Amino acid sequence: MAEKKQVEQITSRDVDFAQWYTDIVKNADLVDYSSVKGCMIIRPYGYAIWENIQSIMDRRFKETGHQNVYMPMFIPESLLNKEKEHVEGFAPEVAWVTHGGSEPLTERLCVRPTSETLFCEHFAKIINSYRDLPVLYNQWCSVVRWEKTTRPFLRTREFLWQEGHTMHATAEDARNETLQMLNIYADVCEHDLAMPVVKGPKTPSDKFAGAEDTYAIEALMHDGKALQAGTSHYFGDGFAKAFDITYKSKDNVDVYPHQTSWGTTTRLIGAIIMTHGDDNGLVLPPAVAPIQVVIVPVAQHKEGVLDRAYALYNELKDAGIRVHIDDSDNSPGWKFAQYEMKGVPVRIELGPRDIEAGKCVIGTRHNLEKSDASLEGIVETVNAKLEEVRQGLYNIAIENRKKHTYDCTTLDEINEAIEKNGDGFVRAMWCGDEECEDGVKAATGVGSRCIPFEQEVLSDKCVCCGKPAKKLVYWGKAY
RNA sequence: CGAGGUGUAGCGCAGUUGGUAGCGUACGUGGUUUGGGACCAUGGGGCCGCAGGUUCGAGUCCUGUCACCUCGACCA
Repeated sequence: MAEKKQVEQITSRDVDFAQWYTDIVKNADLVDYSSVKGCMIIRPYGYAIWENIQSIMDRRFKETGHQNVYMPMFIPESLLNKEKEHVEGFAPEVAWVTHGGSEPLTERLCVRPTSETLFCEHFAKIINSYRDLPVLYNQWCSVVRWEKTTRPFLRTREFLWQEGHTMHATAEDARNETLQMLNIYADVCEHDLAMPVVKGPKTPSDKFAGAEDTYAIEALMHDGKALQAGTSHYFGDGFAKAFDITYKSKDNVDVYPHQTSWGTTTRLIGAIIMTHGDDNGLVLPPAVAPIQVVIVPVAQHKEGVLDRAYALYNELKDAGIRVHIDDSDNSPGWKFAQYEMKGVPVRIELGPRDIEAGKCVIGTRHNLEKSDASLEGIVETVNAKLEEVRQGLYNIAIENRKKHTYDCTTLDEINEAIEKNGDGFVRAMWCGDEECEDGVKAATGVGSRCIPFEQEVLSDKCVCCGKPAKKLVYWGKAY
């Protein structure tokens, strides 16, 4: 991979990031557009990435005591209306079912935009005693939100996600759960997806409809825009009251339980693309790559090449590595470009000269470097390379974030920093007033992303109004 | 929902003043090739987004409509 060859089908990332994104998504065979706006066809290669994310997350949920369930996809209007803030938040973007066959329904049904109301209706039935708590449920499903502007993975009208819904005896338990799940999300993003994130609560104006506190993990994409990669909400007992969910405590008192919900979506795939991708195509973190290693036989018509390549294939496969061998008639050069486009982390080239020397050529996608490796102990070599890619991707991403994170103490500084260095995370102090949050956005274009747990004092004055500052806030333009 | 843009072969595009639908690539077949997107030969593929209108004649002109893409406002 010494000479970098620009792939013709892909618009350069620096020329037009949005077009680059669309090119990647199409050329790497992740999705296809469907006949309904905003509803994407997730193709096998894209879906396999989602399955890998699912299995990593699902394991973490089960390890922390959660169980999977499935709720209906329809919510009667009267049920959706039970919690006031919640409806107001979601009503503008729900899709309605009004007919069954040709008969009008007596009550219209919305296609779930999220399932709090369904879970609450059910919790009211199954929670009676303190012995029933905690209830730790999760659901994998799709939800529908009738978005006006759509983009594959980032904003689609139907998207796949998981939504955790839990009930706890005390506020403290529920708060702990909220943070535990946020930390799991952050850990999966940072370790498995090699994507650094900032953790912290959202500002009050940016909370989930009906939540008491909303926490988020925020990642910075390569173009300097922020992306919310996961959220975790603490509900207090607001929904419990609205849905009349109570449990009998040890001393025989009816008590409202405390609730959480948390979610991540197929948007994570968009985050991976925009964090790691480059001008040669997608670059996938090994943990979620459908193909971790591709074997490209060279001069495969020659005696013994394919046999040796398949032996190598079986050796890696038996070691639990997701390996693919491409013995199609396409030229090696075509295959190199193809698997770079698809973001395969590690490539092995194996030709007659290698076999004679008992070696192969092994390359890593993130830096397009390649070198010779002995066929002896190839499993260890490959595993080391996969880890090298993971670490390399994380380092590149964190470098980019550093380069595009600006500490500012005035609105002018924010504008100057963005003018000079492009979009990015702005770190600036805030007094806590919503007027100032709006003021920053109006004056600079960046909105509040989150209030990081790791607080610093950059100044004692609010960046907007100059009054005493309460918190350091991350600001940015968001997807 | 506001502003822009695009609809012609699977994909990317050209199509002059209105006159028989083209190119590249991909695909099929046969052969030669194979260490960075190979080559030769040959073949198949089209309701020119949709609906009206003008005209002897519309991919092209007019009206409407639908879809998609991009950028804003809102959101995972």
